[in-house]
Amino acid sequence: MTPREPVERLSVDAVADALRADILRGTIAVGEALRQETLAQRFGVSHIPVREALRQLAAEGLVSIRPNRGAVVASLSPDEATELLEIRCTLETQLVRWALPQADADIHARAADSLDLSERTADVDRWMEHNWTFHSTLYERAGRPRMVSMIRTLNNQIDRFIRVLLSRSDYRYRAQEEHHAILAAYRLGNEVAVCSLLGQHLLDTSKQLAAVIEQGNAGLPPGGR
Amino acid sequence: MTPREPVERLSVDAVADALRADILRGTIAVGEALRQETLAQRFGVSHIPVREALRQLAAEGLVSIRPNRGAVVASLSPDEATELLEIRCTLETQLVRWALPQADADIHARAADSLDLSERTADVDRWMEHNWTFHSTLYERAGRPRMVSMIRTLNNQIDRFIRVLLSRSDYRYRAQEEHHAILAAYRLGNEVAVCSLLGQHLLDTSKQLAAVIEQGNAGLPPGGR
DNA sequence: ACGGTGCATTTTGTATATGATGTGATCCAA
DNA sequence: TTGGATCACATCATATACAAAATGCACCGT
Repeated sequence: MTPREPVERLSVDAVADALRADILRGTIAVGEALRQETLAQRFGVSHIPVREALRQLAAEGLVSIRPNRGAVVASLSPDEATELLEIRCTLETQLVRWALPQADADIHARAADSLDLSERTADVDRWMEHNWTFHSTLYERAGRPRMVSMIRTLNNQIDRFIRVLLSRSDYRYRAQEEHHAILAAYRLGNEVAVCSLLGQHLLDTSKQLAAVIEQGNAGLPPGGR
Repeated sequence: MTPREPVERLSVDAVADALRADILRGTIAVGEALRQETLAQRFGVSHIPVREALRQLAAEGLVSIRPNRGAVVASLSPDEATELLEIRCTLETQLVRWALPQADADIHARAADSLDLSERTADVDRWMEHNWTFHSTLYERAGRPRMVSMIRTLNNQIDRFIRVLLSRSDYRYRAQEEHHAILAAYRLGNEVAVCSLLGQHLLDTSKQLAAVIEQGNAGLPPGGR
């Protein structure tokens, strides 16, 4: 017997995953219209799974659906970006507080590893990946899967803009510096310092992010949502 | 001519809202199957908007969709319930910290009001409403709309079970006590006390909730998800 | 210029058909 | 009787075709 195909997934999920990937890596620009017919053809499905996938992505905050006017890749106001990062900050610091006492040499090594890898790569995609690994390793031991996936979702809404940040400023350099500081304090088990540094890092990110978004929207008519 | 109907909403949203309401108030039991054809007839639409509504609710955590086996009202493991309340706790205490310095007599009065109303009503639905109003009033002045709506979503996943708690234990009495304590500290502007009491209140809730869920699932086969 | 008219595009929803999948009943053999 | 294989049926998942409604735009006459 053939060992059965890799489990044929639902086409809705396939479409949603493909679209999500495209949106996350900026292949489809912010504000760009997502026409059902076009997408259906592109993925070789009918418009039904496409509609469902769009709704799914809308629930994740990556797409906004304007009734009777179709879906577009969601934009993000500076305020929203700031708030998303605040939420992330709140959750992450709490997670780190839980995880820190459980952190062992393995965790330390893996965090250092991803930090190292992120430093060595020139590729933006890779950097984003390693960056996520670094952060999530810090609170892996907290054992709070839903909280982590929540942060993941928040991140997805922000990532496209971080990407811009990476190419347009010294963000990457500063982030690396801050990551090193965080890791150092983390290794020492210094909870207060880690939280403070992590908070500072995210605050810093939010500031720059808001600026980039503001500037990016400068030419556009408001209400892109 | 005719003053136009009250703004005909998208039927997907109408279905989603109606279903959400039913799920939240327990009209449809946990684990109950949501058959597309049945729902379509009930709401007088075809199965397409129904599918989309189900996906929406799945994203909100109220429904779980099992590929090729349909959707059921989502269950919640004790662990998940605990984690959801932890998230809520983390976010709420942070919000309160931000809101407390901005709280004025109006806020105090409205919080006291909803607390009062919740005390006077015998109706469970009303109690839930007033309870939400009480909590959300506390951090209204934080001006963090997304954070609040996030908490709202978390709450929706928990509410059905809190409802059980209300009918089966002295939870309501204890909650009222704790609410009074929280409000007292809040009025004094004592941040540390408010956060500590609020945290205790939610921890307390989570303990009882986990117990009720455990007990409720006792007879059921595991994996209701 | 200006405001309305009508058309094309697109979304939204219905109806219906078809294949796939899971469920449960049935039947057969040990 | 019990266990397992089989089959029929219900339901899901998706496709196709089509109709209705909303939106945006080009066109037109003033």
